[in-house]
Amino acid sequence: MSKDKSAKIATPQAVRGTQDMLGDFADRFQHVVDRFEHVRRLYGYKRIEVPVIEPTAVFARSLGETTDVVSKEMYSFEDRGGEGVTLRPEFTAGIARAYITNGWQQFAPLKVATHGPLFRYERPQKGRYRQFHQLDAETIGSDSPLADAELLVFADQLLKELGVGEGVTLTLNTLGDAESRDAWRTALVEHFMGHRGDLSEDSLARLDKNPLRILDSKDPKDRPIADSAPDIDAYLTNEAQDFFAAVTAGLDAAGVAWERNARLVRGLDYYRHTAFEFVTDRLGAQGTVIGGGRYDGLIETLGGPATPAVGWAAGIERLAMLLDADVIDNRLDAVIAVEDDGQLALAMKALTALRGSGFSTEIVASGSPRKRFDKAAKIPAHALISIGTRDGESYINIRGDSERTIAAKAIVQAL
RNA sequence: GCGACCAUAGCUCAGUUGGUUAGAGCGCCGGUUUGUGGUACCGGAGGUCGCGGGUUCGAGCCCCGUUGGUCGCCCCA
Repeated sequence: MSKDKSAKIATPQAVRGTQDMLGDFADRFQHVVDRFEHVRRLYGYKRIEVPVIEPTAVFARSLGETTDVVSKEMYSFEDRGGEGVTLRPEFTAGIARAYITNGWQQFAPLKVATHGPLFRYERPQKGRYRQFHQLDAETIGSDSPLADAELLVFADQLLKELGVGEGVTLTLNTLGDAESRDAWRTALVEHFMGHRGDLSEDSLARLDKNPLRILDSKDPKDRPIADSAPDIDAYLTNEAQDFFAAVTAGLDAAGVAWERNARLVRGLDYYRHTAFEFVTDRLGAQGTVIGGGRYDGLIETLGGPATPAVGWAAGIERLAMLLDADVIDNRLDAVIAVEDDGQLALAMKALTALRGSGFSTEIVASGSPRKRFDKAAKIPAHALISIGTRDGESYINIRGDSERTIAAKAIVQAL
């Protein structure tokens, strides 16, 4: 820190909506990723890595030109070669692109999982950031409802392993196949046009852009109109009905609790058939923890072969916020207090021996020697080792109760 | 893009109707006490009160602007 105030340098600030994580939250974040990696292996999902940056067309074409994500939330720019590129706002489109350009059709049906940062130019608020992070799982090349069900069971198990299953419910809907969805959409537009004078301003805009979204409007003005709108059920083809029945049967067989939400629609244009969200009321305005669905038309939209696919994404920060306070135990195995600098060499020897044997260990050897014990005692650890001099002799005292403490004790005493 | 609220020490905050050198707790540094001990006490470092204007004899406090943060709308994980 400079004492010369006239020479004070202005510190650049973090970019809005990005976050720096230290300690507890960083641990929780990593815990979510660790459990995800564990569960995705149990379900046979292959690990993949895809670029954070893609040609803008990858997202613009697949998400729908009129969606908010494409029209106003993408971090897009020209690179030095004049290429239009975008920081990925979601995983699915990039994975679909990779599937096509790498010829992964040969592995279909392909089950893949990944996680990492995404970017959306939005106003930050609780549970929402400009750089945020998701877990992602996709099954590409399967038109079986069992694929949908497997993905949902996977998500359910992940939530249970994280200990957040209780406060989160799976809400499920079907948007039908293309035929069903178009018929329903036409009926909805007709219904809403009949009430256009009573709709909120936002919903009038939605009527042009994405009439389905009026269904889950939060505006009380819209509720009676949305609630009286026709359900998709009447417009579902037999195939679409059978498909949805097979998905829910799969969930029931696996013992996964779910709720039908006939009002659930999802923002991106590519969804077909199954649409779902795992929601909670514990995150303020951002209730969705995991969201996804089937996107049978997407890969074709990107110039690939007609390929059915289904997947979901989960917000890592949102899951991390839901974790109980006690799930993270980052206590060290031991902490050493050096109460006499004359014993520093002995303390360093003990420190090295413990760390070398796989015991996480920290040392307190600075500041007033008589305060080091207290300082060390405040560091969360299973064992507290004090090293000093008493009656002209060096001494080592170890306090702690766990089995690892006893093992650590043996190592130190062998010195 | 729109709205509400907030901004004082490294952190969490107090600061009366506008009134002298702006405080506390925690943390950090030093000392005393205790001497197998997570205690208590004393002292120290650290702030142009986010920034810029204005009102006033006088502004941390009132007004305007600006930047940043938080929460909500929109949208989404």
